[in-house]
Amino acid sequence: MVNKVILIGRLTQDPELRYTPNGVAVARFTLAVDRPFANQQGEREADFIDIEVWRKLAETCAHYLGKGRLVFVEGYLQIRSYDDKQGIRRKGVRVVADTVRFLDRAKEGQPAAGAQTAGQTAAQTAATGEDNFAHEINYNEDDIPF
Amino acid sequence: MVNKVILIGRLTQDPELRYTPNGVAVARFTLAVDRPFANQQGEREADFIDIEVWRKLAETCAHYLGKGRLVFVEGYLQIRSYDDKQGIRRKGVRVVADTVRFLDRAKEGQPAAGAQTAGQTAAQTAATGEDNFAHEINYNEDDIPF
Amino acid sequence: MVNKVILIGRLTQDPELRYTPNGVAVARFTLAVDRPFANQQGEREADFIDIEVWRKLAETCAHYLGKGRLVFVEGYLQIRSYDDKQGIRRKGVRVVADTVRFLDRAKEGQPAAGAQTAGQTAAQTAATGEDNFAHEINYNEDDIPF
Amino acid sequence: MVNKVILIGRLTQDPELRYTPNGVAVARFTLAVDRPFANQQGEREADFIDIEVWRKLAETCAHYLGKGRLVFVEGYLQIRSYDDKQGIRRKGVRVVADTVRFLDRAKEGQPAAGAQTAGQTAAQTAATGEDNFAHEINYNEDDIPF
DNA sequence: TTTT
DNA sequence: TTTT
Repeated sequence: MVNKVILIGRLTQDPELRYTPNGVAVARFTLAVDRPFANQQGEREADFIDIEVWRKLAETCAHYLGKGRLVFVEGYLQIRSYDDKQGIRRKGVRVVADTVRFLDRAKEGQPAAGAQTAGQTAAQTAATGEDNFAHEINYNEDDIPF
Repeated sequence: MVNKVILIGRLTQDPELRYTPNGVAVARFTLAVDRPFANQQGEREADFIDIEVWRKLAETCAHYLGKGRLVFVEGYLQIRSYDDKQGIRRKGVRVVADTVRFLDRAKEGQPAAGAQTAGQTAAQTAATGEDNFAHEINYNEDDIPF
Repeated sequence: MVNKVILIGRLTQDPELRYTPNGVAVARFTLAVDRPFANQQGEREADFIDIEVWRKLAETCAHYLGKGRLVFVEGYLQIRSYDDKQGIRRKGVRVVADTVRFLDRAKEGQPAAGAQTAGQTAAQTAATGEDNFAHEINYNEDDIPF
Repeated sequence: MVNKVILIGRLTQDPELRYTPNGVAVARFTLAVDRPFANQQGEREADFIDIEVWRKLAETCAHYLGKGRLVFVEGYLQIRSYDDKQGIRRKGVRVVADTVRFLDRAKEGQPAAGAQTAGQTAAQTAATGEDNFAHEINYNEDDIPF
Protein backbone atom coordinates (compact mmCIF):
# COMPACT_ATOMS: atom_id res chain seq x y z
CA MET A 1 0.00 0.00 0.00
CA VAL A 2 2.94 2.25 0.77
CA ASN A 3 6.37 1.29 -0.50
CA LYS A 4 9.04 3.94 -0.39
CA VAL A 5 12.81 3.74 -0.45
CA ILE A 6 15.19 6.65 0.14
CA LEU A 7 18.90 6.20 -0.47
CA ILE A 8 22.08 8.22 -0.65
CA GLY A 9 25.14 6.46 -2.02
CA ARG A 10 27.73 6.26 -4.77
CA LEU A 11 27.51 4.55 -8.17
CA THR A 12 29.78 1.52 -8.34
CA GLN A 13 29.93 1.81 -12.17
CA ASP A 14 28.63 4.01 -14.95
CA PRO A 15 24.92 3.45 -15.59
CA GLU A 16 23.83 1.09 -18.36
CA LEU A 17 21.23 2.46 -20.73
CA ARG A 18 18.99 0.13 -22.77
CA TYR A 19 15.72 0.35 -24.60
CA THR A 20 12.75 -1.99 -24.50
CA PRO A 21 11.54 -3.39 -27.83
CA ASN A 22 8.99 -0.59 -27.79
CA GLY A 23 11.65 2.06 -27.47
CA VAL A 24 11.26 2.91 -23.81
CA ALA A 25 14.53 3.94 -22.17
CA VAL A 26 15.63 2.14 -19.01
CA ALA A 27 18.89 2.69 -17.14
CA ARG A 28 20.39 0.63 -14.38
CA PHE A 29 23.17 1.18 -11.92
CA THR A 30 24.25 -0.10 -8.51
CA LEU A 31 24.50 2.12 -5.49
CA ALA A 32 27.02 1.46 -2.73
CA VAL A 33 25.39 2.62 0.48
CA ASP A 34 27.75 2.64 3.46
CA ARG A 35 26.32 1.40 6.72
CA PRO A 36 26.51 3.92 9.53
CA PHE A 37 28.14 1.50 11.95
CA ALA A 38 31.22 -0.73 11.85
CA ASN A 39 31.03 -4.51 12.09
CA GLN A 40 32.84 -6.55 14.75
CA GLN A 41 36.04 -6.48 12.74
CA GLY A 42 35.80 -2.70 12.83
CA GLU A 43 35.16 -2.47 9.08
CA ARG A 44 32.43 -0.36 7.61
CA GLU A 45 30.43 -2.43 5.18
CA ALA A 46 28.15 -1.28 2.41
CA ASP A 47 24.93 -2.50 0.87
CA PHE A 48 24.96 -2.75 -2.91
CA ILE A 49 21.53 -1.87 -4.18
CA ASP A 50 20.37 -2.14 -7.81
CA ILE A 51 18.57 0.93 -9.09
CA GLU A 52 16.39 1.15 -12.17
CA VAL A 53 15.11 4.31 -13.82
CA TRP A 54 12.87 4.78 -16.81
CA ARG A 55 12.22 7.15 -19.71
CA LYS A 56 13.63 10.66 -19.63
CA LEU A 57 15.17 10.19 -16.21
CA ALA A 58 16.98 7.11 -17.52
CA GLU A 59 18.53 9.15 -20.29
CA THR A 60 19.48 11.98 -17.94
CA CYS A 61 21.16 9.56 -15.53
CA ALA A 62 23.02 7.79 -18.33
CA HIS A 63 24.15 11.13 -19.71
CA TYR A 64 25.30 12.84 -16.53
CA LEU A 65 26.12 10.17 -13.97
CA GLY A 66 29.22 8.02 -13.75
CA LYS A 67 31.10 5.73 -11.39
CA GLY A 68 31.71 7.25 -7.97
CA ARG A 69 29.07 9.97 -8.19
CA LEU A 70 27.02 10.68 -5.07
CA VAL A 71 23.25 10.62 -5.57
CA PHE A 72 19.99 10.81 -3.68
CA VAL A 73 17.46 8.24 -4.90
CA GLU A 74 13.78 7.93 -4.11
CA GLY A 75 11.69 5.06 -5.37
CA TYR A 76 10.04 1.82 -4.42
CA LEU A 77 11.26 -1.67 -3.67
CA GLN A 78 10.35 -4.24 -6.28
CA ILE A 79 10.69 -7.92 -5.52
CA ARG A 80 10.10 -10.53 -8.13
CA SER A 81 10.61 -14.27 -8.35
CA TYR A 82 12.07 -15.71 -11.52
CA ASP A 83 13.91 -18.80 -12.77
CA ASP A 84 17.53 -18.39 -13.72
CA LYS A 85 19.28 -20.17 -16.62
CA GLN A 86 19.71 -23.31 -14.55
CA GLY A 87 16.00 -23.27 -13.82
CA ILE A 88 16.57 -22.37 -10.22
CA ARG A 89 14.01 -20.13 -8.58
CA ARG A 90 15.57 -16.85 -7.50
CA LYS A 91 14.47 -13.59 -6.06
CA GLY A 92 15.18 -10.39 -7.95
CA VAL A 93 15.30 -7.15 -6.05
CA ARG A 94 15.70 -3.61 -7.21
CA VAL A 95 14.65 -0.10 -6.41
CA VAL A 96 12.66 1.53 -9.18
CA ALA A 97 13.48 5.21 -8.80
CA ASP A 98 11.25 8.10 -9.71
CA THR A 99 13.62 10.75 -8.33
CA VAL A 100 17.40 10.95 -8.65
CA ARG A 101 19.26 14.05 -7.45
CA PHE A 102 22.94 14.62 -8.12
CA LEU A 103 24.73 15.61 -4.92
CA ASP A 104 28.21 16.32 -6.21
CA ARG A 105 29.82 17.65 -9.36
CA ALA A 106 31.34 15.50 -12.09
CA LYS A 107 35.12 15.36 -11.83
CA GLU A 108 37.21 17.47 -14.21
CA GLY A 109 38.72 15.60 -17.14
CA GLN A 110 36.23 12.87 -16.55
CA PRO A 111 33.35 14.43 -18.41
CA ALA A 112 29.89 13.25 -17.61
CA ALA A 113 30.16 11.09 -20.72
CA GLY A 114 30.80 7.39 -20.49
CA ALA A 115 27.45 5.90 -19.79
CA GLN A 116 25.50 7.13 -22.71
CA THR A 117 27.94 5.53 -25.13
CA ALA A 118 26.18 2.34 -24.16
CA GLY A 119 23.09 3.83 -25.73
CA GLN A 120 21.40 1.62 -28.25
CA THR A 121 18.34 2.45 -30.25
CA ALA A 122 15.18 0.55 -29.66
CA ALA A 123 15.71 -1.08 -33.02
CA GLN A 124 19.15 -2.33 -32.04
CA THR A 125 17.95 -3.76 -28.75
CA ALA A 126 15.07 -5.53 -30.42
CA ALA A 127 17.42 -6.90 -33.04
CA THR A 128 19.75 -8.58 -30.58
CA GLY A 129 16.82 -10.29 -28.92
CA GLU A 130 18.34 -9.46 -25.61
CA ASP A 131 15.95 -10.85 -23.05
CA ASN A 132 17.75 -11.11 -19.82
CA PHE A 133 19.00 -7.64 -19.15
CA ALA A 134 18.70 -6.69 -15.52
CA HIS A 135 20.43 -9.73 -14.11
CA GLU A 136 18.19 -12.39 -15.55
CA ILE A 137 14.92 -10.65 -14.95
CA ASN A 138 12.99 -10.47 -18.20
CA TYR A 139 11.16 -7.31 -18.98
CA ASN A 140 7.73 -7.22 -20.42
CA GLU A 141 5.30 -4.42 -20.79
CA ASP A 142 4.04 -4.91 -17.24
CA ASP A 143 7.43 -3.97 -15.94
CA ILE A 144 7.25 -0.44 -17.26
CA PRO A 145 6.22 1.80 -14.41
CA PHE A 146 4.04 4.92 -14.40
CA MET B 1 25.12 6.70 3.58
CA VAL B 2 21.36 7.01 3.81
CA ASN B 3 19.23 3.88 3.55
CA LYS B 4 15.61 4.18 4.56
CA VAL B 5 12.57 2.09 3.75
CA ILE B 6 8.99 2.97 4.60
CA LEU B 7 6.23 0.42 4.09
CA ILE B 8 2.58 -0.10 4.83
CA GLY B 9 1.22 -3.58 4.22
CA ARG B 10 -0.31 -6.69 5.75
CA LEU B 11 1.41 -9.66 7.36
CA THR B 12 1.13 -12.81 5.24
CA GLN B 13 1.58 -14.99 8.33
CA ASP B 14 2.09 -14.69 12.07
CA PRO B 15 5.59 -13.49 12.94
CA GLU B 16 8.25 -16.04 13.85
CA LEU B 17 10.18 -15.31 17.01
CA ARG B 18 13.65 -16.80 17.61
CA TYR B 19 16.65 -16.08 19.76
CA THR B 20 20.30 -15.93 18.83
CA PRO B 21 22.68 -18.15 20.79
CA ASN B 22 23.36 -15.12 22.96
CA GLY B 23 19.71 -14.69 23.79
CA VAL B 24 18.89 -11.75 21.56
CA ALA B 25 15.30 -11.82 20.29
CA VAL B 26 14.69 -11.56 16.55
CA ALA B 27 11.32 -11.77 14.80
CA ARG B 28 10.58 -12.15 11.13
CA PHE B 29 7.49 -11.74 9.03
CA THR B 30 6.59 -11.02 5.45
CA LEU B 31 4.64 -7.98 4.41
CA ALA B 32 2.35 -7.99 1.37
CA VAL B 33 2.48 -4.50 -0.08
CA ASP B 34 -0.06 -3.88 -2.82
CA ARG B 35 1.19 -1.94 -5.82
CA PRO B 36 -0.80 1.21 -6.49
CA PHE B 37 -1.37 0.39 -10.17
CA ALA B 38 -2.79 -2.58 -12.05
CA ASN B 39 -0.73 -4.62 -14.49
CA GLN B 40 -1.72 -5.15 -18.12
CA GLN B 41 -4.07 -7.96 -17.18
CA GLY B 42 -5.81 -5.50 -14.90
CA GLU B 43 -4.67 -7.30 -11.77
CA ARG B 44 -3.21 -5.54 -8.79
CA GLU B 45 -0.02 -7.29 -7.78
CA ALA B 46 1.82 -7.12 -4.46
CA ASP B 47 5.43 -7.15 -3.41
CA PHE B 48 6.26 -9.59 -0.62
CA ILE B 49 8.92 -8.06 1.55
CA ASP B 50 10.75 -9.81 4.40
CA ILE B 51 10.92 -7.82 7.59
CA GLU B 52 13.22 -8.42 10.52
CA VAL B 53 12.98 -6.84 13.95
CA TRP B 54 15.21 -7.23 16.99
CA ARG B 55 15.11 -7.22 20.78
CA LYS B 56 12.13 -5.75 22.59
CA LEU B 57 10.40 -4.76 19.36
CA ALA B 58 10.73 -8.35 18.14
CA GLU B 59 8.93 -9.59 21.23
CA THR B 60 6.23 -6.93 20.94
CA CYS B 61 5.58 -7.82 17.30
CA ALA B 62 5.49 -11.53 18.04
CA HIS B 63 3.10 -10.92 20.91
CA TYR B 64 0.63 -8.54 19.28
CA LEU B 65 0.81 -9.06 15.52
CA GLY B 66 -0.72 -11.82 13.47
CA LYS B 67 -1.54 -12.78 9.92
CA GLY B 68 -3.50 -10.10 8.09
CA ARG B 69 -2.66 -7.20 10.39
CA LEU B 70 -1.95 -3.84 8.78
CA VAL B 71 1.33 -2.22 9.85
CA PHE B 72 3.59 0.71 9.13
CA VAL B 73 7.25 -0.28 9.01
CA GLU B 74 10.33 1.90 8.92
CA GLY B 75 13.80 0.50 8.55
CA TYR B 76 16.67 -0.06 6.19
CA LEU B 77 17.29 -2.35 3.25
CA GLN B 78 19.87 -5.02 3.90
CA ILE B 79 21.35 -6.98 1.02
CA ARG B 80 23.70 -9.82 1.56
CA SER B 81 25.26 -12.46 -0.65
CA TYR B 82 25.37 -16.02 0.60
CA ASP B 83 25.70 -19.59 -0.72
CA ASP B 84 22.67 -21.81 -0.46
CA LYS B 85 22.69 -25.54 0.35
CA GLN B 86 23.53 -26.36 -3.26
CA GLY B 87 26.47 -23.99 -3.07
CA ILE B 88 24.81 -21.52 -5.39
CA ARG B 89 25.47 -17.85 -4.75
CA ARG B 90 22.26 -16.07 -3.88
CA LYS B 91 21.22 -12.67 -2.74
CA GLY B 92 19.33 -12.24 0.51
CA VAL B 93 17.20 -9.20 0.97
CA ARG B 94 15.28 -7.94 3.96
CA VAL B 95 14.18 -4.80 5.65
CA VAL B 96 15.54 -4.46 9.17
CA ALA B 97 12.90 -2.43 10.95
CA ASP B 98 13.45 -0.07 13.83
CA THR B 99 9.84 1.15 13.90
CA VAL B 100 6.64 -0.86 13.57
CA ARG B 101 3.27 0.78 14.14
CA PHE B 102 0.03 -1.16 14.31
CA LEU B 103 -2.60 0.45 12.09
CA ASP B 104 -5.62 -1.71 12.86
CA ARG B 105 -7.06 -3.64 15.77
CA ALA B 106 -6.67 -7.35 16.29
CA LYS B 107 -9.81 -9.23 15.28
CA GLU B 108 -12.16 -10.50 17.98
CA GLY B 109 -11.85 -14.18 18.81
CA GLN B 110 -8.45 -14.20 17.20
CA PRO B 111 -6.52 -12.93 20.16
CA ALA B 112 -3.16 -11.35 19.52
CA ALA B 113 -1.63 -14.64 20.59
CA GLY B 114 -0.30 -17.03 18.05
CA ALA B 115 3.10 -15.81 17.18
CA GLN B 116 4.77 -15.82 20.48
CA THR B 117 4.01 -19.50 20.97
CA ALA B 118 6.87 -19.97 18.54
CA GLY B 119 9.10 -18.48 21.20
CA GLN B 120 12.14 -20.55 22.03
CA THR B 121 14.73 -19.79 24.63
CA ALA B 122 18.22 -19.00 23.54
CA ALA B 123 19.28 -22.34 24.94
CA GLN B 124 16.74 -24.18 22.79
CA THR B 125 17.79 -22.41 19.64
CA ALA B 126 21.43 -23.10 20.31
CA ALA B 127 20.64 -26.75 21.01
CA THR B 128 18.91 -27.37 17.69
CA GLY B 129 21.94 -26.02 15.89
CA GLU B 130 19.61 -24.13 13.68
CA ASP B 131 21.89 -22.18 11.42
CA ASN B 132 19.85 -21.17 8.48
CA PHE B 133 16.95 -19.28 9.91
CA ALA B 134 15.94 -16.33 7.84
CA HIS B 135 15.79 -18.13 4.53
CA GLU B 136 19.29 -19.52 4.45
CA ILE B 137 21.04 -16.44 5.76
CA ASN B 138 23.18 -17.34 8.73
CA TYR B 139 23.25 -15.00 11.65
CA ASN B 140 26.37 -14.08 13.48
CA GLU B 141 27.05 -11.35 15.94
CA ASP B 142 27.70 -8.84 13.16
CA ASP B 143 24.11 -9.17 12.06
CA ILE B 144 22.70 -7.76 15.24
CA PRO B 145 21.85 -4.15 14.61
CA PHE B 146 22.06 -1.12 16.92
CA MET C 1 16.57 20.24 -3.02
CA VAL C 2 14.79 17.41 -1.26
CA ASN C 3 11.74 18.18 0.86
CA LYS C 4 9.62 15.25 1.93
CA VAL C 5 7.12 14.81 4.72
CA ILE C 6 5.49 11.55 5.74
CA LEU C 7 2.66 11.56 8.26
CA ILE C 8 0.09 9.23 9.75
CA GLY C 9 -2.63 10.85 11.80
CA ARG C 10 -6.33 11.59 12.15
CA LEU C 11 -8.39 14.43 10.65
CA THR C 12 -9.52 16.92 13.29
CA GLN C 13 -12.46 18.00 11.09
CA ASP C 14 -13.99 17.22 7.73
CA PRO C 15 -11.90 18.57 4.85
CA GLU C 16 -12.81 21.92 3.31
CA LEU C 17 -13.06 21.95 -0.47
CA ARG C 18 -12.66 25.19 -2.43
CA TYR C 19 -11.85 26.21 -5.97
CA THR C 20 -9.40 28.81 -7.21
CA PRO C 21 -10.78 31.51 -9.52
CA ASN C 22 -9.55 29.35 -12.38
CA GLY C 23 -11.53 26.37 -11.19
CA VAL C 24 -8.74 24.31 -9.66
CA ALA C 25 -9.89 22.24 -6.70
CA VAL C 26 -8.02 22.56 -3.42
CA ALA C 27 -8.90 20.82 -0.16
CA ARG C 28 -7.54 21.47 3.28
CA PHE C 29 -7.67 19.60 6.54
CA THR C 30 -5.68 19.37 9.75
CA LEU C 31 -4.03 16.19 10.90
CA ALA C 32 -3.54 15.38 14.57
CA VAL C 33 -0.33 13.41 14.85
CA ASP C 34 0.32 11.94 18.27
CA ARG C 35 3.86 12.18 19.55
CA PRO C 36 5.36 8.82 20.39
CA PHE C 37 6.52 9.91 23.84
CA ALA C 38 4.79 11.48 26.85
CA ASN C 39 5.74 14.88 28.24
CA GLN C 40 6.83 15.47 31.81
CA GLN C 41 3.25 15.59 33.00
CA GLY C 42 2.84 12.14 31.50
CA GLU C 43 0.49 13.38 28.79
CA ARG C 44 0.83 12.41 25.18
CA GLU C 45 0.65 15.56 23.06
CA ALA C 46 -0.08 15.84 19.37
CA ASP C 47 1.12 18.08 16.57
CA PHE C 48 -1.64 19.65 14.48
CA ILE C 49 -0.43 19.86 10.93
CA ASP C 50 -2.25 21.63 8.07
CA ILE C 51 -2.52 19.59 4.91
CA GLU C 52 -3.37 20.86 1.45
CA VAL C 53 -4.24 18.76 -1.58
CA TRP C 54 -5.02 19.80 -5.12
CA ARG C 55 -7.11 18.80 -8.12
CA LYS C 56 -8.55 15.32 -8.34
CA LEU C 57 -7.01 14.25 -5.05
CA ALA C 58 -8.65 17.26 -3.38
CA GLU C 59 -12.03 16.12 -4.57
CA THR C 60 -11.40 12.52 -3.55
CA CYS C 61 -10.37 13.58 -0.05
CA ALA C 62 -13.36 15.90 0.31
CA HIS C 63 -15.65 13.14 -0.87
CA TYR C 64 -14.40 10.22 1.18
CA LEU C 65 -12.63 11.60 4.23
CA GLY C 66 -14.16 12.98 7.39
CA LYS C 67 -13.33 13.93 10.93
CA GLY C 68 -11.49 11.21 12.80
CA ARG C 69 -10.35 9.22 9.81
CA LEU C 70 -6.83 7.77 9.88
CA VAL C 71 -4.68 8.62 6.86
CA PHE C 72 -1.18 8.32 5.53
CA VAL C 73 0.03 11.53 3.89
CA GLU C 74 3.10 12.14 1.78
CA GLY C 75 4.07 15.57 0.54
CA TYR C 76 6.39 18.50 1.06
CA LEU C 77 6.70 21.21 3.65
CA GLN C 78 5.83 24.67 2.39
CA ILE C 79 6.76 27.75 4.40
CA ARG C 80 5.69 31.19 3.38
CA SER C 81 5.84 34.62 4.97
CA TYR C 82 2.79 36.84 4.79
CA ASP C 83 1.23 39.80 6.56
CA ASP C 84 -1.95 39.20 8.53
CA LYS C 85 -4.90 41.57 8.80
CA GLN C 86 -3.10 43.61 11.46
CA GLY C 87 -0.16 43.92 9.11
CA ILE C 88 1.96 41.68 11.26
CA ARG C 89 4.46 39.46 9.51
CA ARG C 90 3.64 35.83 10.08
CA LYS C 91 4.85 32.50 8.88
CA GLY C 92 2.47 30.13 7.17
CA VAL C 93 3.22 26.45 7.18
CA ARG C 94 1.51 23.55 5.53
CA VAL C 95 2.20 20.19 3.97
CA VAL C 96 1.23 20.03 0.33
CA ALA C 97 0.34 16.39 -0.18
CA ASP C 98 0.68 14.41 -3.38
CA THR C 99 -0.32 11.11 -1.79
CA VAL C 100 -3.11 10.41 0.70
CA ARG C 101 -3.97 6.82 1.64
CA PHE C 102 -6.98 5.92 3.72
CA LEU C 103 -6.00 3.55 6.53
CA ASP C 104 -9.37 2.77 8.05
CA ARG C 105 -12.95 2.43 6.91
CA ALA C 106 -15.59 5.13 7.22
CA LYS C 107 -17.88 4.51 10.19
CA GLU C 108 -21.36 3.08 9.57
CA GLY C 109 -24.18 5.60 9.63
CA GLN C 110 -21.66 8.35 9.14
CA PRO C 111 -21.38 8.11 5.40
CA ALA C 112 -18.33 9.56 3.70
CA ALA C 113 -20.46 12.61 2.97
CA GLY C 114 -19.99 15.87 4.76
CA ALA C 115 -16.99 17.46 3.23
CA GLN C 116 -18.01 17.66 -0.36
CA THR C 117 -21.14 19.63 0.50
CA ALA C 118 -18.73 22.47 1.06
CA GLY C 119 -18.04 22.29 -2.65
CA GLN C 120 -18.34 25.61 -4.42
CA THR C 121 -17.87 26.21 -8.08
CA ALA C 122 -15.00 28.32 -9.26
CA ALA C 123 -17.50 31.00 -10.17
CA GLN C 124 -18.90 31.06 -6.65
CA THR C 125 -15.52 31.33 -5.05
CA ALA C 126 -14.50 34.14 -7.38
CA ALA C 127 -17.78 35.90 -6.66
CA THR C 128 -17.30 35.99 -2.90
CA GLY C 129 -13.93 37.59 -3.43
CA GLU C 130 -12.60 35.27 -0.80
CA ASP C 131 -8.93 36.05 -0.63
CA ASN C 132 -7.66 34.71 2.62
CA PHE C 133 -8.64 31.09 2.55
CA ALA C 134 -6.00 28.88 4.02
CA HIS C 135 -5.53 30.78 7.24
CA GLU C 136 -4.70 34.14 5.78
CA ILE C 137 -2.41 32.90 3.06
CA ASN C 138 -3.55 34.27 -0.28
CA TYR C 139 -3.47 31.99 -3.25
CA ASN C 140 -2.26 33.02 -6.60
CA GLU C 141 -1.43 30.96 -9.62
CA ASP C 142 2.09 30.33 -8.34
CA ASP C 143 0.68 28.40 -5.45
CA ILE C 144 -0.77 25.70 -7.61
CA PRO C 145 1.62 22.79 -7.53
CA PHE C 146 2.53 20.27 -10.26
CA MET D 1 1.44 8.62 14.97
CA VAL D 2 4.05 8.87 12.24
CA ASN D 3 5.78 12.19 11.67
CA LYS D 4 8.85 12.15 9.50
CA VAL D 5 10.61 14.87 7.56
CA ILE D 6 13.48 14.33 5.12
CA LEU D 7 15.33 17.34 3.72
CA ILE D 8 18.39 18.16 1.66
CA GLY D 9 19.42 21.80 1.54
CA ARG D 10 22.06 24.39 2.42
CA LEU D 11 22.59 26.26 5.69
CA THR D 12 21.75 29.95 5.36
CA GLN D 13 24.07 30.81 8.28
CA ASP D 14 26.41 29.09 10.71
CA PRO D 15 24.54 27.11 13.36
CA GLU D 16 23.87 28.68 16.74
CA LEU D 17 24.77 26.55 19.73
CA ARG D 18 23.17 27.11 23.14
CA TYR D 19 22.67 25.19 26.33
CA THR D 20 19.54 24.76 28.41
CA PRO D 21 19.76 25.72 32.08
CA ASN D 22 20.38 22.05 32.76
CA GLY D 23 23.34 21.98 30.43
CA VAL D 24 21.78 20.18 27.47
CA ALA D 25 23.24 21.32 24.13
CA VAL D 26 20.86 22.52 21.42
CA ALA D 27 21.85 23.88 18.03
CA ARG D 28 19.69 25.64 15.48
CA PHE D 29 20.14 26.55 11.85
CA THR D 30 17.98 27.32 8.86
CA LEU D 31 18.01 25.21 5.74
CA ALA D 32 17.33 26.69 2.33
CA VAL D 33 15.60 23.98 0.33
CA ASP D 34 15.19 24.86 -3.36
CA ARG D 35 11.89 23.93 -4.91
CA PRO D 36 12.21 21.62 -7.89
CA PHE D 37 10.05 23.80 -10.13
CA ALA D 38 10.11 27.46 -11.16
CA ASN D 39 7.29 29.89 -10.36
CA GLN D 40 5.37 31.85 -12.96
CA GLN D 41 8.10 34.49 -13.11
CA GLY D 42 10.51 31.71 -13.98
CA GLU D 43 12.35 32.00 -10.65
CA ARG D 44 13.23 29.07 -8.49
CA GLU D 45 12.12 29.76 -4.95
CA ALA D 46 13.28 28.09 -1.77
CA ASP D 47 11.67 27.13 1.50
CA PHE D 48 13.54 28.25 4.61
CA ILE D 49 13.13 25.61 7.25
CA ASP D 50 14.29 25.91 10.87
CA ILE D 51 16.18 22.88 12.13
CA GLU D 52 16.89 22.01 15.73
CA VAL D 53 19.31 19.37 16.99
CA TRP D 54 20.10 18.27 20.49
CA ARG D 55 22.93 16.93 22.62
CA LYS D 56 26.00 15.44 20.96
CA LEU D 57 24.62 15.97 17.46
CA ALA D 58 24.12 19.66 18.29
CA GLU D 59 27.76 19.99 19.19
CA THR D 60 28.90 18.09 16.10
CA CYS D 61 26.79 20.32 13.84
CA ALA D 62 28.02 23.50 15.53
CA HIS D 63 31.59 22.30 15.22
CA TYR D 64 31.64 21.11 11.62
CA LEU D 65 28.85 22.88 9.76
CA GLY D 66 28.81 26.42 8.45
CA LYS D 67 26.92 28.68 6.10
CA GLY D 68 26.43 27.20 2.65
CA ARG D 69 27.09 23.57 3.59
CA LEU D 70 24.89 20.93 1.98
CA VAL D 71 23.24 18.52 4.42
CA PHE D 72 20.74 15.71 4.61
CA VAL D 73 18.39 16.04 7.58
CA GLU D 74 15.92 13.55 8.98
CA GLY D 75 13.59 14.42 11.81
CA TYR D 76 10.06 15.29 12.73
CA LEU D 77 7.89 18.34 12.32
CA GLN D 78 7.08 20.14 15.54
CA ILE D 79 4.31 22.74 15.66
CA ARG D 80 3.66 24.78 18.73
CA SER D 81 1.47 27.76 19.54
CA TYR D 82 2.94 30.53 21.65
CA ASP D 83 2.42 34.23 22.41
CA ASP D 84 5.02 36.65 21.15
CA LYS D 85 6.25 39.76 22.97
CA GLN D 86 3.20 41.70 21.84
CA GLY D 87 1.00 38.98 23.23
CA ILE D 88 -0.06 37.84 19.80
CA ARG D 89 -0.70 34.18 19.32
CA ARG D 90 1.73 32.70 16.79
CA LYS D 91 2.64 29.35 15.43
CA GLY D 92 6.19 28.08 15.78
CA VAL D 93 7.41 25.45 13.40
CA ARG D 94 10.65 23.58 13.26
CA VAL D 95 12.10 20.25 12.32
CA VAL D 96 13.71 18.46 15.22
CA ALA D 97 16.43 16.40 13.59
CA ASP D 98 17.77 13.10 14.82
CA THR D 99 20.01 12.55 11.79
CA VAL D 100 22.22 15.06 9.97
CA ARG D 101 24.61 13.91 7.25
CA PHE D 102 27.17 16.17 5.67
CA LEU D 103 27.02 15.92 1.88
CA ASP D 104 29.92 18.13 0.87
CA ARG D 105 33.33 19.08 2.22
CA ALA D 106 34.08 22.29 4.13
CA LYS D 107 35.74 24.88 1.90
CA GLU D 108 39.49 25.46 2.18
CA GLY D 109 40.52 28.52 4.13
CA GLN D 110 37.10 28.58 5.71
CA PRO D 111 37.75 25.98 8.37
CA ALA D 112 34.80 24.24 9.93
CA ALA D 113 35.10 26.67 12.85
CA GLY D 114 32.75 29.59 13.26
CA ALA D 115 29.72 28.19 14.88
CA GLN D 116 31.15 26.69 18.00
CA THR D 117 32.61 30.02 19.05
CA ALA D 118 29.04 30.81 19.95
CA GLY D 119 29.29 28.04 22.53
CA GLN D 120 28.22 29.08 25.99
CA THR D 121 28.29 26.96 29.07
CA ALA D 122 25.07 25.99 30.73
CA ALA D 123 25.99 28.34 33.54
CA GLN D 124 26.37 31.27 31.16
CA THR D 125 23.08 30.62 29.48
CA ALA D 126 21.29 30.35 32.80
CA ALA D 127 22.95 33.56 33.96
CA THR D 128 21.72 35.66 31.06
CA GLY D 129 18.20 34.51 31.74
CA GLU D 130 17.77 34.02 28.06
CA ASP D 131 14.29 32.67 27.68
CA ASN D 132 13.26 33.27 24.14
CA PHE D 133 15.96 31.57 22.10
CA ALA D 134 14.59 29.90 19.04
CA HIS D 135 12.61 32.80 17.66
CA GLU D 136 10.45 33.47 20.65
CA ILE D 137 9.65 29.90 21.52
CA ASN D 138 10.56 29.27 25.13
CA TYR D 139 12.19 26.03 26.01
CA ASN D 140 11.29 24.02 29.01
CA GLU D 141 12.16 20.49 29.95
CA ASP D 142 9.32 19.11 27.88
CA ASP D 143 10.97 20.41 24.75
CA ILE D 144 13.96 18.16 25.11
CA PRO D 145 13.41 15.19 22.86
CA PHE D 146 14.42 11.53 23.34
C1' DT E 1 31.69 -8.15 -9.19
C1' DT E 2 31.43 -3.27 -6.32
C1' DT E 3 31.62 3.36 -4.40
C1' DT E 4 34.57 7.60 -1.43
C1' DT F 1 16.58 38.23 7.29
C1' DT F 2 18.24 33.94 3.93
C1' DT F 3 21.80 28.99 0.71
C1' DT F 4 24.58 27.30 -4.26
